[in-house]
Amino acid sequence: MGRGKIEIKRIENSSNRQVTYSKRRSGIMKKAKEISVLCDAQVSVIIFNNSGKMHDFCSPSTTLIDLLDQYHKLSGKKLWDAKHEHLDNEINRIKKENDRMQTELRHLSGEDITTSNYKELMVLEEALENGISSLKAKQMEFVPMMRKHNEMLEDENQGLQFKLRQMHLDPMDDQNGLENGDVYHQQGVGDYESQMPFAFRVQPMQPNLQDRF
Amino acid sequence: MGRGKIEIKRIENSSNRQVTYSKRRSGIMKKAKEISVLCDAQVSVIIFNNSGKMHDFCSPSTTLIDLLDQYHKLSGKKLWDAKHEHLDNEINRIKKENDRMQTELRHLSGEDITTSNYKELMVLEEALENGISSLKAKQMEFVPMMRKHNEMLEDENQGLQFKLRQMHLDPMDDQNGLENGDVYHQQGVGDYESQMPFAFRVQPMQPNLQDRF
DNA sequence: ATCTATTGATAAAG
DNA sequence: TCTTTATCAATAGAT
Repeated sequence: MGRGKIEIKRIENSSNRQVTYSKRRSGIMKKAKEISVLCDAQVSVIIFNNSGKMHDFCSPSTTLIDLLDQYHKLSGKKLWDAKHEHLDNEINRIKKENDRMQTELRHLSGEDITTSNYKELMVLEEALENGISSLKAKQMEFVPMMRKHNEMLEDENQGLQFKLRQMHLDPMDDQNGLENGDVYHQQGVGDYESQMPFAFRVQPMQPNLQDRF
Repeated sequence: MGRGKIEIKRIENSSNRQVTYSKRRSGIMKKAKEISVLCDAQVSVIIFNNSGKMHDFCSPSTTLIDLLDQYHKLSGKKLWDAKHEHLDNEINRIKKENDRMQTELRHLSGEDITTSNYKELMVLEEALENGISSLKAKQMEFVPMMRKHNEMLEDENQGLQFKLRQMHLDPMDDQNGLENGDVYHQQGVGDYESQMPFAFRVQPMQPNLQDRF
């Protein structure tokens, strides 16, 4: 590809060699860029000319370190010292453990169960049932606390209803701890239970109470 | 340089991409070889395709490690230290994920639940219940298979009992498909169900049935 | 994988 | 080094 074909052997003329080096180097870098874009490939090119000057390319989606890391794994050639190898082993170990747990978690949530072994399913089921019963036991610890809470709420309720009734008897008194008396007046007083504004203060303290018991 | 000019952007057709990848990869490798010979250059090329397969070239006069050492010196970029740091971060990241999952697993088995938040317990319970129901659904897939199995066994049983009764009525006839009549005669005929020798021929047809159901 | 029309790369010259 | 240009090489698309 040029005015004449050349043999592939060292170019002895140093000036020609330098020129050819520049041209071909940029050619290779261009090709590297192109293949990385066209084919979604990760590429690293490092070139030193005979006078030690360096040029390099690395596909933008990655880093030389990552590439070397992969090289390390896929080629089996050791590029690092013992310390790095140790870290690598550590990572592999933890990743395996990680995968194992991920699988276990998925199985416990009923996903990705591909086994056709009924006994394995039974083991899973037992684990889940045990979990449930431990959990229920734990939940039971909350019962006394909740009862106490309920009692407090009932007391508070009574107090508030009492105050509401007082207000009803004496509508001009808006100062009895009420910040939202207007609503009260707008909605009327027909139904204390469902319309009293205090409900909005009580609810957030016991979210979804009905869902729990 | 082909039948038509192409834009330098990711080739969406996966088959075309793969073909182009192969052609251009070998092109680059050839160019790398050529420049290393023509210009006395040291070259390293490492390419991964999108499915993770690796190809590499390194000029014969050197090694990747030497090249990386030079890269290390000339670029000023610390590949080694950076690599070390990179691995450390990776380990920390994975370890955190690991701890998270371990905790989740323990919680799902009802252990180490220290939260005093009832709502969190509810979330756990829901996860377990979902797991159970997914699992039960999975287990249901076995029901038809089991029923079929049972029917087969019942049919076979009937046939065997019939033959046994025939033998009982005509004990001299050892030819009714029996290869093991001796055993029959040794053990007597008191209990068809548990002692009939045919059981040993039936079992291998239903290996480990007891393990599955 | 093989073929080939075309585009792309580049050797040599300016 | 850049540009030009003739020539060879790489390769896109088809088979």
